[in-house]
Amino acid sequence: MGEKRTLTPVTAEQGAPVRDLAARERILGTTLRVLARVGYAKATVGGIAQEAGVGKATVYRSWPHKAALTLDAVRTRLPDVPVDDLGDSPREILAVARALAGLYGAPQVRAILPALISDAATDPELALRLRTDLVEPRRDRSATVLRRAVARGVLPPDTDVLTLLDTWAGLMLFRGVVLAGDVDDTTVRALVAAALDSPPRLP
Amino acid sequence: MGEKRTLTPVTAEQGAPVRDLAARERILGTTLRVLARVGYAKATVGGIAQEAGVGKATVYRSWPHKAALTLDAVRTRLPDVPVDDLGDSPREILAVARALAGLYGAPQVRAILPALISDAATDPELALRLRTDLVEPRRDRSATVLRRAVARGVLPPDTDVLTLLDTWAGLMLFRGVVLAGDVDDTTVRALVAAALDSPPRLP
Amino acid sequence: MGEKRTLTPVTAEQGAPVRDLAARERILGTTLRVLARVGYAKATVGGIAQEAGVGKATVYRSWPHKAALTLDAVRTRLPDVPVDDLGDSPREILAVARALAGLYGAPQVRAILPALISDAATDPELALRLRTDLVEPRRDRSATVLRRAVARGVLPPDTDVLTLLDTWAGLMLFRGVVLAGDVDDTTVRALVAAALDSPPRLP
Amino acid sequence: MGEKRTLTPVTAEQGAPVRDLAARERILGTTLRVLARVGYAKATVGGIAQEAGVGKATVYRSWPHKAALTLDAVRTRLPDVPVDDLGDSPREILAVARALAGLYGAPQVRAILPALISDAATDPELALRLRTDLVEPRRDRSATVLRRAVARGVLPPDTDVLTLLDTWAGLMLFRGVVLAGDVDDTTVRALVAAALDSPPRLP
DNA sequence: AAGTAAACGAGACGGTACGTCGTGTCTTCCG
DNA sequence: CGGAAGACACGACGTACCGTCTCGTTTACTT
Repeated sequence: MGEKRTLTPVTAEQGAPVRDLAARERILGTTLRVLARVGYAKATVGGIAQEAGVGKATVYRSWPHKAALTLDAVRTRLPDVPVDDLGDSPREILAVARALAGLYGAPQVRAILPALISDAATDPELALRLRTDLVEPRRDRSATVLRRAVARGVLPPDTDVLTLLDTWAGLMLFRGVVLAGDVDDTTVRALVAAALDSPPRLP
Repeated sequence: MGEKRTLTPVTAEQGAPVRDLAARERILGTTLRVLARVGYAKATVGGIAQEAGVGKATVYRSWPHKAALTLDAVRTRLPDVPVDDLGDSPREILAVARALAGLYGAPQVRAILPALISDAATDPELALRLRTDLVEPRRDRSATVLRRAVARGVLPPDTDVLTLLDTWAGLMLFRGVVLAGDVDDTTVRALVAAALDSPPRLP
Repeated sequence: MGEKRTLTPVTAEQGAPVRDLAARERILGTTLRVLARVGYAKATVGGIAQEAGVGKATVYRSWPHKAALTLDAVRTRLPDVPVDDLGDSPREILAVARALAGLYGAPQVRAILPALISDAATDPELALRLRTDLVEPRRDRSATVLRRAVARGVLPPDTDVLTLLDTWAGLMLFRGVVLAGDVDDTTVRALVAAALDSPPRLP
Repeated sequence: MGEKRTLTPVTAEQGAPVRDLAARERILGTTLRVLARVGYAKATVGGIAQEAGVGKATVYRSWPHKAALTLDAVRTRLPDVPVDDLGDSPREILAVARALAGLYGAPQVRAILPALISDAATDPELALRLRTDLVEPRRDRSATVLRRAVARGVLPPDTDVLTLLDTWAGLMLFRGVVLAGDVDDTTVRALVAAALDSPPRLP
């Protein structure tokens, strides 16, 4: 990464000129709109720039790739993970699982995420951002809910929290994106029930 | 799809000369080699054709897409799912889970699968092939192992076999492809143990 | 030159594919039309390609530059130098001088030639073509008329034929292109008269 | 032109502060240096500004074009036409002709002049400046030498002085710039001799 | 054995998007 | 508050692939 362009440079270093923040916002918004309309594969940087009323160079000045642009655009608009302490771990966990199902069930995510993952395969910088900016923050927040359940004794102390979460995320990803199917609420409840009954354990 | 070309026409219908066969093999082999060398995104149909000593048209005559070509090339080379009856369901199930982990841990799969999934998002025909030719046969074979376990009473009668399998596949996919990490054998055993203890149930 | 692309490659070398000659003609015709409409500076390769119903690559496949394309387009359409033997050298010479005046007085030439000369300053290949394909053939043909006059004794034996011609061409060029003025027929006759009276001599 | 900027504003018109002067000189000098180094076509305003340690806006404040800048830079550095009265018209005229040959033989002039002429084709303002600032002053000064010769009876009273000069300038331009050749001193003397013997006459 | 029809290699074709560069204007911050 | 620094909208550049389409040539099946 640390090459010529980072993915989030924004403000000037010292002297004078400052990136046009309004333009950046407009670009990100337009990006989402275009992605929703035509899909990732058919979206073009030039098209986004034009629709945002911006020169192509202005886009490339801030993002090296369509992928980086997409990542930035998507990042901020995702619904958050519910982590509130309801005093009732099973309910909290169910809320987390449902959020996960909703996320991977959303058409935008289905349309965009695989493309990002695919591009990440040939762009380590993008792969890193995908993990650190998108996946891990949400994973961490979800984990706090499960750790709270462990603290309450609802889950055993040696519960492998991350594996459990990745298992769920994986299921949603696999069904939503690979199989293009849904994960209905009954299944979500069954997953949660199975996990509460016997979660994967740390070695 | 019912368009002009199917994805696997192969032999001529009647009196006409067919010299394909060797060429087809050469193309599929070259495709894999090129994919391994430069990755899906940077592989080009023209490049593959040239390296295979074949005209571009010959490739397009058999496959409508880079994606279809990739799918065909990958399909036949995947290691099979072990479904042998060992008389010991836990061992059989562990073998299935390990095969799954090995599959998604393979570099070629990590490099290629996300791209296929991504292209499938805008190509229903490809999406269908991806499911019917790649995912479902393996999923079905894996399911027979689990159903045998149900028949033996190792798993409860209302086990949601497909959800269980998709959960595992999803975890491997998520960890292998999104997180670019591994699923070690300890984790695989923990997953199997948790499933044997309390699998997801049908409603 | 002899680099990757010559300026007039055209037909295939051996095997099969042949450059589309109709397309070439269409491109050259369109080039002239566009040059006449918007001038050299505002003409673009992309615009010409589009108007000719041709991909940009097709243009670049045959001509490395807008300049080369222009040169080729212009070359064939210039009115020829009158070299007929009228049995009357003064009349023949006047015809040559008038042709020269007409050439540099033509708006297309005024619009295009300086640009070609300018581009030739940084492109030796183009400079060569400009001389060998455009200037020298016409200069040679004009010279035959003057040499005929020498043979007839109308001009002295040591007449510096090429300098005389270049002097006339230069005047037309200078007045037509630099001063954007005309060389009227009276002046042309005066030039011819002065030359017949006392042409530049070889040393 | 009557637009916002003239090509030679230089000093402020009324109350405003002007600190330009040094910057202007630096810009013009840098312009010549860059032109000499990379040629007109590859010279960029931004590059010149940077090398002169000046903002682009500072350049555009004084010159609307690369062409105008070039014209200004070139204008002042040209060697002057020798017009001294030597009491010997043939010698004076030869000096003028030699100055002309030297001018169009200079590499900088060959590199820059055609480009200016070319740009002038689409910019009437520049065309005007090119004539009034560059060509005509020198032409006028040369003409005084020839008019002196007429007054002395060395040339006939009806000599077409301007046509004669333009003929010479044209030859130098044509040979130097179009043919990329030289006009050697022998030829220059032959031209002068022919002109003294029989110059073009006014009608 | 000759005739015929297709499938072949090669690669030109019309397009589309790419990422870069230069233009001339406009804005920000420093001295 | 003038000027350097450079971001901005614009648009052309020349390249790379796409998927289609000719070209001759090379088989392998007829007759």
